[in-house]
Amino acid sequence: MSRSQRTNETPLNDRARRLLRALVENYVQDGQPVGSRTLARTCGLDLSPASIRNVMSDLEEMGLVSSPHTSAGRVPTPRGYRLFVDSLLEVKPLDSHEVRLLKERLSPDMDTRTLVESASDLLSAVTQMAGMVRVPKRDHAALCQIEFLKLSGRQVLAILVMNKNEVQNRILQLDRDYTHSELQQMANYLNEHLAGLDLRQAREQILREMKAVREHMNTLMLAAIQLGERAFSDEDREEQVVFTGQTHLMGYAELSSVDKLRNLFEAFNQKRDLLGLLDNCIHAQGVQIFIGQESGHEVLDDCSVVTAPYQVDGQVLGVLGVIGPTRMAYERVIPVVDVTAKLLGAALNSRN
Amino acid sequence: MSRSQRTNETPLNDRARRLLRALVENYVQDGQPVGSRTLARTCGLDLSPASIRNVMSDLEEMGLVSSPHTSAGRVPTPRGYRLFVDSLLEVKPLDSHEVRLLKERLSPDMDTRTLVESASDLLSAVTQMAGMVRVPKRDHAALCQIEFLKLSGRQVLAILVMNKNEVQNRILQLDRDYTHSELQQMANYLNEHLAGLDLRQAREQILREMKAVREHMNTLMLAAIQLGERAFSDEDREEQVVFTGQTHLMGYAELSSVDKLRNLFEAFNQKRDLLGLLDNCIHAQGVQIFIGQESGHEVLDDCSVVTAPYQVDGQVLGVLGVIGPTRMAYERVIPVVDVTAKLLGAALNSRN
DNA sequence: CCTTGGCACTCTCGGGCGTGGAGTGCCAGT
DNA sequence: ACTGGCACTCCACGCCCGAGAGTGCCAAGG
Repeated sequence: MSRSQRTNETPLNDRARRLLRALVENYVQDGQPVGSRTLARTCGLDLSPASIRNVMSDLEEMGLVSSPHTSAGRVPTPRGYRLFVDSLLEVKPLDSHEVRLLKERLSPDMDTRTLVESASDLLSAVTQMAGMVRVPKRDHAALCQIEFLKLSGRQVLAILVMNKNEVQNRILQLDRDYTHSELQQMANYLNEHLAGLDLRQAREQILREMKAVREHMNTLMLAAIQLGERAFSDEDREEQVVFTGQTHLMGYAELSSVDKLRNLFEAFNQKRDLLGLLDNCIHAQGVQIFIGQESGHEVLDDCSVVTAPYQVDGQVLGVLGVIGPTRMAYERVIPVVDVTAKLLGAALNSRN
Repeated sequence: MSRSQRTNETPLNDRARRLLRALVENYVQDGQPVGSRTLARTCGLDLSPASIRNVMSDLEEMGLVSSPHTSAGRVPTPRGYRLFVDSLLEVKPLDSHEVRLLKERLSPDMDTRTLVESASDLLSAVTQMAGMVRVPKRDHAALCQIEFLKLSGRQVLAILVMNKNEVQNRILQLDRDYTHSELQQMANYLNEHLAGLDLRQAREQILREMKAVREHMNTLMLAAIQLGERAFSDEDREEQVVFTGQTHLMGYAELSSVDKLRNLFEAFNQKRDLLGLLDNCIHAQGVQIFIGQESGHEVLDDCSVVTAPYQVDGQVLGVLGVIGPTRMAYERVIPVVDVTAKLLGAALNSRN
């Protein structure tokens, strides 16, 4: 009946907080359940193991730590990690030379694809976990040029230039031969009518034009529009997300059951779920963290995900992040993800 | 002293061959060392286990089978597998409806990239192992068109069309502004001088031109050549090989030590070794098989690799294949790889 | 000479057992 | 409120044992 009993709502007192923090730090470091003796030595407080056991008992009751079995030390629960990252963690900014190193590898004169891949590589190399980057959304990319290049017979290469630095091309099979100048005219027509629009708007515009032109029976323009329509179709078929460094995850004891690994790798292959997860973070303010089941995807139950959106021109273009075991060095991973996002944004930006 | 003792050189007698064959088939099927009893039941010969033990003893001496420990059944050694695939195996052709199914998924109207990816997907889906496809070598691809598209300021998009159906493009940063018509002239110049050459020849030609033009001080042409040179540079940076279905490999007991898996997956990521292996097969006649260490790459010691080159227009363009555990159903995998190679070749061919 | 049944032997795999170590929970003393 | 002490619990490890599977060898029989 002592009033020292803490309910779930009672904020932790300072001592408990320091102990939880020490516990998480210890556990993150060497992956073993932490006992009261070790904690007594490393927490900085002058307390005996027995006192610490009392506190641990409280923490356990609150669901912040748990012990794998009666006579093992304590391990943080997901809620414990959550509290830790929310209010106990002190994120120390990266060393300036680390930042410089990252900066060098994300230079503005790479093209978008290379930049994105470098970012993912860096994330995984620095954190020793899996890196991922949601590539810049193309929806709001302004179309700036369309060209048609005649290849042979009825084959035409359609080239779309967006934002002055992204290129897509597609080979189209036509229903009949078009002369070089016909193609030129079609391109001109489309450029005139679609320049500056994003892909979605362009497609809508094309549908509108479609009607108008049909009425005038201008077959060339109709063909132009159809060509454009086809050039824009299934434009989302391409890679929308990049993963690297998945193999790093095989090194972590807590994930090393082949079964879990297979599920994880299949998730990487399918991309869909992870893409959804990333898309959900796209409008978060800064770094976002999912611990264990928080992500809502079963395969990630033993993982944590740290993400950050990156922006260009003040507008959020995509998200990047890392996936690793729940037991990860958050205080290091968080700034790495944060800085990488900013640098990627900067690189994409200053390149315009 | 009995003269029934067989040396390594002695060809196996019929009985031994049938037994080895039965042993491999049994072992491939359920992965357990095969004992003399089982073999007696399944080999089709009317022999007692004891007789079979004698034969097994001979086979063991010849290095074709081995037993994991004294009282386990026998398991084929790599040399045993080798003999099996070389002279015991009867490859039954695929069912016609299986072929049809493959054919449907490798339709000539897909572009090269998609075709290659589909082929790899099919290989891994059908065999339940990892599929790989060496993408068509570009060295002998005839250049058929070069265009420069001005993007903005000093940025130019260079477009190379090869073989009338492959496109590469690259954004180039120039040293100064060029007008639209200057770019047009440069493109014309390059088209005139390089059309029909393959990339290597084109590059050599450019170097030759470089000298000639310098002497005439025609700066525009010089710029054109430089542009072309840059457009052709590091063209091998791109993806040269596609892997799919690696996760299937996690299902095989003999590879399921996390360590082996990690090595394997790292090999997939690095691509270099596997690319080398594939390139070595490129001029083999038909299906080629590497069992265990035969591939010469340590990571593949517990794997077998089955490859086949595919050709277009009678010319070998690339190689495809699968990687799986040494214990694989060769009699099925071999025709699958074979047929897929032919179908991929056909699809690439009839598309021209 | 080949084949076969018989038999002893060997090895793995799984369960049961005891021990040592680590860590806890609780209690009584300060 | 903190602490030392103590009993307790649980895991990890090594050990042994028995069952099961399969072999190698031998001697007998066609």
